Amino acid sequence: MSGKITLKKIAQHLGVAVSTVSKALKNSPEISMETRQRILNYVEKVNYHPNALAISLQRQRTMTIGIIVPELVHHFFSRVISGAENHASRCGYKLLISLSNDEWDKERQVTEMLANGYVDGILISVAKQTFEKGNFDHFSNLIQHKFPLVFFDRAPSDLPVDKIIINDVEGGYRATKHLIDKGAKRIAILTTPPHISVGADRERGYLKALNEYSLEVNAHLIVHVDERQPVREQIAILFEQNIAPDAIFAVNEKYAALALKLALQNNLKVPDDLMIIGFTDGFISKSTTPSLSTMAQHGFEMGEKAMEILLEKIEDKSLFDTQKIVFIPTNLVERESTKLKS
Amino acid sequence: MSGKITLKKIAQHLGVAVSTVSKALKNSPEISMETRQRILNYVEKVNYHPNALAISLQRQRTMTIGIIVPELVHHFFSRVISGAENHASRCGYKLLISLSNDEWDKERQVTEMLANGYVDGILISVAKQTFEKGNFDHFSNLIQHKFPLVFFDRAPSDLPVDKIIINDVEGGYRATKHLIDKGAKRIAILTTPPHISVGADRERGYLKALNEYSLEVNAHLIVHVDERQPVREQIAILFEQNIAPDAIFAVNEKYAALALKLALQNNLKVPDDLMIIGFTDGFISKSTTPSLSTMAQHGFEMGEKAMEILLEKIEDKSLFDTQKIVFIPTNLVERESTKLKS
DNA sequence: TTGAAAGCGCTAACAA
DNA sequence: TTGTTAGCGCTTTCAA
Repeated sequence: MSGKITLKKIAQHLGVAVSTVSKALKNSPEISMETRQRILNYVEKVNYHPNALAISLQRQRTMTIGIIVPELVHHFFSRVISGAENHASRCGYKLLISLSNDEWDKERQVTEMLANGYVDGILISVAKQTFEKGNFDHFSNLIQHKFPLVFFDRAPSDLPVDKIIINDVEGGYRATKHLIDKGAKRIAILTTPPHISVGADRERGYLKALNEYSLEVNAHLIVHVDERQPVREQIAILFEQNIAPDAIFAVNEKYAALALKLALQNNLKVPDDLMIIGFTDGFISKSTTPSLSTMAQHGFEMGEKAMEILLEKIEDKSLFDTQKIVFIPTNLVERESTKLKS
Repeated sequence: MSGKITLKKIAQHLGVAVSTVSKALKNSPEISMETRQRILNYVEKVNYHPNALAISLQRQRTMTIGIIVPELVHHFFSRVISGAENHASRCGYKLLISLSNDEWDKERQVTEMLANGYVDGILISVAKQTFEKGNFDHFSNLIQHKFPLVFFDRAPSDLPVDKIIINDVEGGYRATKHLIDKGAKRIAILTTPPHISVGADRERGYLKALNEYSLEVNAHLIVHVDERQPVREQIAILFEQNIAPDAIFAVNEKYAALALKLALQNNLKVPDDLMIIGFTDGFISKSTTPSLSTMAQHGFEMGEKAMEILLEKIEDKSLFDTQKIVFIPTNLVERESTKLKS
């Protein structure tokens, strides 16, 4: 802002003190009706807006919250952000969104920048690379300095922190159980490498369900997709084996959609020859034919809840040494890709 | 940050002046090697990070850019953001993302907040409601104050501003021409209401192509989707008419996917009975079976270019009174939903 | 080589 | 009712 209007300039122009202008702008009764009007009129005319930076610096309070997500393209993260934004603005806070691109270094940088005055608190879902690297120093630092921090969805497991997470084990269990209930016997899982907690947990739920219903666990039916390699080929393996699955549980929407596409290309009928269930209820799951059954994650609620807990911490410092862990339940959305075997 | 470390505290602890610490941190040769080391050691130990707010206030420069998008779920916007972020960080700038939720008031608020000290410049794609309302005052204000502002994708047409836009007329023309080339005769269009410029422009391109190839324009084949009503029903009308289209051009991915789904439900063969082409090359277009042909928009490049122009403006104030309009070309991605009629 | 002081734009306690 | 002053955390000029 080059020709920026400041309190000082206004005061000079009007021949009053800076503090007089400041008070008049707050409609303080200290200032006479007359001067107040004069000031207000002028301020209106020149379209003055106070400098947020200066106010924040002075108040030691920015009334804004930072949210850091690994990436934006996920429908789920978009929903979390909307939920967080919704609760924040209801409480008079603004939201600043930043990206880590799933990279450790980027995450560290952004976290520090936001924490250094920009925001009053941070909501974060941890980058994949950070899990791989196992270095959570940028978080421990903040915690040590009592900076308000709340994790959602992807949280470090060893740190004493507040977190709002999906009950992924239960979600994986219920998705698998759904397939079993529909009559599936050879259920494959498309999951992430074990260091990604959400994938690992969903896989745990899958194993639990198989066990409970005494279905054999077959290593050939468990695919740990490595995103650094072509995903399509890794999924395709499922269709090239002797023992073909009669159902697939994919731990995200992308893998589910890709599995469906490959199944159709292999002339399999879905759900008759092969059932598929995904995770995350985004637009893709609704768009395919047949549409995909899935475990909905309620990202919006997660965002709202995470923000709620963060704001509580910010406004009540006594909460500092307590940590909350909140589980957001998943729920089954039954569509065309799963149905009872006849 | 409660137990926040400041230059002052460091200076007190070490028994030196604030300015000495400040200089030492910048490795200024003014300060003797010895004190410099002493300070650096201590600073390292207590993990000091300067307050970004204070620096920005002092420098009158934040080294951060704000980007305001109507919504996040769109693949296209996510790509633009990534592109912008990429160029920004290469130039030493940070990116702050904010949402307008396609609402006028929210957009106004966020724009003002960012402009009031938070960022050095703004990249924005205008909210739908702002076009409906026709009130662009929050932008004119900034322009009047010479605040660096660059529009992308959705820009006000009457203001003298910098903008990076898709050549939507050409994109609509080429999509339609592609259908014509493949032998389509009765081409329908799924578009937005006329006040959304991108939809209107793509429709213009559609009409131009029909005209050029002497195909009849049929009002029944032109659907202006109103998102405030159920979208599905509005698209379904196309399949209930006497005169059925043999091809559909949808101005976005969502409408294209929905049209495909409805077509398949109506037992139409795609592309044999009906061809479909969309706009935006996102994950959905690849996921459907058959996969969707589409006009790719190159959001990443758009974001990069927009950021480039904005940073130029920021760093060279003499550019202030020139406005650039940059067109980003679209390109045809041919997939399974269109093919030559036999 | 180090320190004092002014100032970025604002608020708020205190004085006049 | 209005003005003066100090201070938020930092940088930078000028003086010591």
